[in-house]
Amino acid sequence: MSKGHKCIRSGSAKISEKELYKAYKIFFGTLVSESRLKIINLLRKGKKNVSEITKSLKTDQTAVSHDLRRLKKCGFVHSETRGKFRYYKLNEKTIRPLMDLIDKHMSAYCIHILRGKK
Amino acid sequence: MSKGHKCIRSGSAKISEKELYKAYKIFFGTLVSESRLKIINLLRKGKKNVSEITKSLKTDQTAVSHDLRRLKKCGFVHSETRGKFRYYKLNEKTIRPLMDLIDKHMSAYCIHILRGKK
DNA sequence: TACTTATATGAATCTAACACTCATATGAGC
DNA sequence: GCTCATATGAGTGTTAGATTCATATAAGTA
Repeated sequence: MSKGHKCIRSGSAKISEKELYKAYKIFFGTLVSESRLKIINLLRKGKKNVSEITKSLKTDQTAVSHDLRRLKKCGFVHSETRGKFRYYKLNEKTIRPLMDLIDKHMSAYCIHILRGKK
Repeated sequence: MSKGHKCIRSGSAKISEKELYKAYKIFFGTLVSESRLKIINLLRKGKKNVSEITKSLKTDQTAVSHDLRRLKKCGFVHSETRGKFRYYKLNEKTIRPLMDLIDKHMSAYCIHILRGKK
C-alpha cells in the first residue's frame, strides 16, 4: 500500500498523486487573484448575477465571466439560470467554512505575512 | 462605516483592504507549489526536522529551507530548535482544519478540476 | 581550535502561469 | 430583428516564482 503509485479517491474515480497535486495547483491558483477573491467575498454576502458582480466590482463583464468560469470549475461557486440572468452563489458546504477559517488565520498572521522578510 | 477605506483588524494592527488582498495573494501563492504542499502533507503526520523532510521528499536541502521559510512566514508552520536540529510542525489551530476541508473539497471536485475546460 | 553537520540566506536566471483585452458567440426576452 | 446578459477564444505582455549555486551561521564534536 505504501509502495508504488499512491492513489486518491475522488468521487467515483481514482486519481494519481501527480494528478492530485495538479488539481491542488489549479485550485489554489484560483485564489491568487484579487478579482476572484473579491468575487468570493462578495458572494459570501449572498447570490448575485453577473451584472451585479460586474457593477459591484467596477470592472469589465468579460473579466468577471472568465473569473466565474474558473471559480465554478474549481467548485468555489454554483450557478443557476433565471431567464436571461445567471446567478452565482458560494459553495456552502466547503468554501464558506474554508473562507471563515482563512479569515481567522489572516486576523492572526496578516501583519506577519505583509512585513518584509523572515 | 461602509464608505471610504475599509480596514481590517489583524492582531493589534489595522490593515487596509489593499494590503489584505496582498496578504491573501502571498498566502495562497504559498500553496501553489507542489513541493510546499508535499511538506504540509508530510507535517500533517507529525513534526519533522529539515533533514528528515529533505530525505522524505528526495529533494535538495536549500529548496526545502526556502519553502519552509515561506511556509513559516505565512503561518502554515511553526518551528522549534533542538540543538543543531530545527523541527517544523503544522499550525494546528487553522492550517490543520483548513487542510482537512481542502481534502473534503478535493474528494468532491478533483476530477472536475482536472477535466479540461467548462 | 578546526572540522563536520544542520540549516538558512542571497542572488541570478529561466520559465510558465496569468491577467487583461478584443472580438465574437450564444441565448433569452421583447 | 434588436437589445440585453453572459460566455468563449485567442493573443500578448508581465511577473511571480522555482531552481540552483555560492555562501553564511551556528551547534556539536574531536
